[in-house]
Amino acid sequence: MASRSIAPPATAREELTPVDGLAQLAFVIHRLLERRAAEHDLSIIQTRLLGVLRDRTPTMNELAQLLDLDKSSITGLVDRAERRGLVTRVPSPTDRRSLQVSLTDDGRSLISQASTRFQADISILLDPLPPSDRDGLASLISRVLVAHAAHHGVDLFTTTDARAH
Amino acid sequence: MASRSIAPPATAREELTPVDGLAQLAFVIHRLLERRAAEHDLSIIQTRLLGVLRDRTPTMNELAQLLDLDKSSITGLVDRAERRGLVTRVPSPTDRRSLQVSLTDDGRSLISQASTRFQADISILLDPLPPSDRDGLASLISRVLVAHAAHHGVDLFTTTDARAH
DNA sequence: TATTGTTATACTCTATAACTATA
DNA sequence: TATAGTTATAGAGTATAACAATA
Repeated sequence: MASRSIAPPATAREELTPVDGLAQLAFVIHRLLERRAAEHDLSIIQTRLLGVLRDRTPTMNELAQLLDLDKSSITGLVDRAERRGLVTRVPSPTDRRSLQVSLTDDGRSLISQASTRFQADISILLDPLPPSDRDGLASLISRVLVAHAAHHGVDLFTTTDARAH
Repeated sequence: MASRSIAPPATAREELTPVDGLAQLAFVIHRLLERRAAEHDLSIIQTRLLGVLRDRTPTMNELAQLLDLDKSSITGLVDRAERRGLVTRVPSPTDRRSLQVSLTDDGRSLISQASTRFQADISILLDPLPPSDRDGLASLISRVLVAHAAHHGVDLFTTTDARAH
C-alpha cells in the first residue's frame, strides 16, 4: 500500500495478490476498529473483554483463556474496566478461590453502542461491492475461517459477535 | 466465533454475515502476524517500522507520518530498534536538525525472513480454497481496498508489502 | 499438592508538554 | 518564529516469578 495507496491513478493499480490483499485488509479493518473504539475510550483489548462478557460470566482464569492472555494480565485489565464501572467481580458460588466477571449495565450499554458502530464501519467498507459480490466475499471468508477454526482451537475475537450459541 | 468455532459440526455452521466475517478474519490475521513476529522478537509496530524502511530512508518526522504516531513515540521506537542493531540514524545532509533512519544489514535480513514467514502463514490460511476461489477473493478484496484508499489517504501497513512502486 | 487470583517487577508502546538545536 | 528531534512524565498493556487463600 504505502505510497501506492496515495499517488497512483486507479487505472494503473495492478491487482494485489491474495496474500498481500488479505494482509492489508486485515490492517485496514484493525485500525478502523481501533479508532472507533478509541471514540468510546476503549482499547481493542478492552473492547474484546466487554465483547466476550456479553454472553458469559467467566472466571478470571477462563477470561485468560478466552483472551489468550496471562492471568496476571487479566487482573489489570479487569481492574481498569472495573474502575470505570464497566464490569464487576462476583465471588463464585462454588469455588471460594474464584471470581466471576460480568458486565454492568453501563458496560453492556457501551459495548452495544460500539458494536453498532463497528457494524456500520464495515458495512461502509463493503459498500462499493454490489450485493451479490458481498455475498460471495462472505462465503469465501466463511470458508477460510471455518477451515482455520478446524485446525486451531478458539480464535474468537468477535468485536461484533462474541456469542457462543 | 467463540465456541461456535470449536464445537458445532460443520454442517450446522451457518454462514457468517460479511460484517462478522470480516471482523473475525481481521483478528485472525492480526494475531497470526503478531505471533509470527514474536518468534523474531518483533512486535507488530517494530515489524511495521522495518517494513517501511525496506525502500525508504525517512526522517524521524516522516516516520511519524508513515506510521501515524507522535514523533516522541518514534524516538523510543527507533531507540529500541537501534539498540538491537536493526536500524541506524544518519544525519541528514541537507538539514542539520534532521536524522534519516535506515535499515542495517541485520535489520534487512530480519524483516526479509519475517516477511517470508508471513506470506507462508497467509498462504496456508488460504489453502482450503481452490485456486479459482483464491483469485476471486483477491479480486473482491482488491476492489474493497482500492475504494477505501480512494476515500482515505495512506493506510499502509504492509507487513508483507511496504513497497512504494 | 494443585489451582485461583493477586502482587511485584520490568519492559514495550503510546501520548502530552516542555525543552534544544537548528532553520 | 517555526520545525526537527529529544526528554520527562504518565499510563495502558503484557509477561514472569513469587505469594496467599482455597481446593
